[in-house]
Amino acid sequence: MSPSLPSGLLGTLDPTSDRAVFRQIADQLREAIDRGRFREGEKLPSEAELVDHFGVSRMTVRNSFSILQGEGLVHAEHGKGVFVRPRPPVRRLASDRFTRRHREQGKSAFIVEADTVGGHPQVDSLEVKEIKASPDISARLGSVRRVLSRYRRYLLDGRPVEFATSYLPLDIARGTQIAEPNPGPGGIYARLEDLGHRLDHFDEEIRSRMPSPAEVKTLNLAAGVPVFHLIRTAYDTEGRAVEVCDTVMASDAYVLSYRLPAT
Amino acid sequence: MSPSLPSGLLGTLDPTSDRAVFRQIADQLREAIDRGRFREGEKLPSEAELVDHFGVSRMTVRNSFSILQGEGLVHAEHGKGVFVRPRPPVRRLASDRFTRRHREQGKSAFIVEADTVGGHPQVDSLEVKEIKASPDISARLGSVRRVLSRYRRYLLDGRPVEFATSYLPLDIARGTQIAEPNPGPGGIYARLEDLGHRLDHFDEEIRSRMPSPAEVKTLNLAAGVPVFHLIRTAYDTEGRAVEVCDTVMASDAYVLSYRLPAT
DNA sequence: CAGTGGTCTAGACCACAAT
DNA sequence: TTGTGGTCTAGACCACTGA
Repeated sequence: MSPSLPSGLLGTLDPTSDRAVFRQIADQLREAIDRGRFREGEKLPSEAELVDHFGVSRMTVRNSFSILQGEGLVHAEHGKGVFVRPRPPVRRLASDRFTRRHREQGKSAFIVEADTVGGHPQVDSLEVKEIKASPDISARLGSVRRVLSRYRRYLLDGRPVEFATSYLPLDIARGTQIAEPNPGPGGIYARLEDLGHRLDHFDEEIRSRMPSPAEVKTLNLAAGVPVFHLIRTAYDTEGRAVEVCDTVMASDAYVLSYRLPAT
Repeated sequence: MSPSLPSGLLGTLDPTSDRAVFRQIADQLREAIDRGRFREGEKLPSEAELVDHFGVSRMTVRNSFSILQGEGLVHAEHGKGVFVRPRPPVRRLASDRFTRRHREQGKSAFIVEADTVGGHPQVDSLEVKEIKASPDISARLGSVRRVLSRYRRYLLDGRPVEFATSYLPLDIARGTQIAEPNPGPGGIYARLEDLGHRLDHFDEEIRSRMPSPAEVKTLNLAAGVPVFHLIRTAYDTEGRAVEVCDTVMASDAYVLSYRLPAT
């Protein structure tokens, strides 16, 4: 069987060009995707078809695909083909998501956010324990030795989108409902306020990087999808850091949104 | 010449494992890097050495390297070797960087930020022109047809770290100093206030994704480095959107920092 | 010059998906 | 069973780096 491509879908190579053949092929595919000749979720020509069309070896074609995968443009499915990666719906995180108004409605931040996009939120892998604080966490919490850690993973419509670990000083959290798997309505921030730690503000640090293999697994990430790494510190009105939350998020599932003062 | 590896630096393969050989090699190198057996900037064993050590073909070794490149852990230099990618110093962008206090000191935001890390800031590729607004920009600015666009690229200590395009409604910016390449002390935000548009707040949207080939070129990005894509809208005290700034930043050069209200 | 990574070929066998 | 991508080999020639 000799596969063949609809003529005109893709062009030809320029043998006089300095640009490597596999880059030229990647360029053509990228441009075709950008121009909408291949739509989201649509299958690209198979490796065999491209080998025939361009008259190159299979490894050369695979090299082209690997470029596009690295750019997050396509993803391969074993036995099926290579497809234009669909852009999943994004969740918009607004900077008012931790306001008291929401806590008083008994909603945790993740639920508040999920409401705004109409998805089905879910939490799994909840794990609460006491551990030794890492140097970084200790510094952020003001030199504490041991902390309560709360790990959980969040899913939206069944897809894992972020996982997070909260760290709290033992003198605040031990023996309270914060140390329970289910902290109750409004989440741990509501409980902190119940305990007399009136929250003043949060500081959030945002980084972006490629995920580790473990993160790829936990978030079921496609190739070419970076993660947001977000570290939030909660301060009470006395200026004490009462919680640090370390979150890793699938970057293709989020748009972070903040309001900055001009004055 | 038969290259050989210091024994004990790397282990052996597990032929019974389901894990592909090139993944096993990548795993070993990654772990060695994580454990600090190879330090930042240090050269990894050459392809030939690994071919000898593991008894595999060269393509298999190259596949391993390509995994690590995709993770942003290493970068290859033609003719020299493969090196552990150094983490460049990051610039910390605080959420008070657009406050009037800074503008009144005659400093633009980029200069303010650069001051805080002690680097040498620089701007090039300045380009100012009038263009038709894209649908997105038009929507953000409140249905304007044409806009003034200001493009510039920022460097820190000679390294390009971000490029940005600002869009302003013509009825505000045309014929003013904002339409000049050099907008004067305090930047365009100071000029907007001079023109009577007292700034109230900014909204910032943050996305993260892999860069396009053009962005790789403009920012001189290494493989496996995502970009921040930041869209900021400036509002005056009358609630009008007076500027939209579209910025693409090398994510390994930045930590974004925001303060969120708790009330 | 020798050593390095960059590109490319022409095969091979395998595992997975759909029919 | 056929077509798909996943892995691997054993070469080849090239371009860049540094001594």
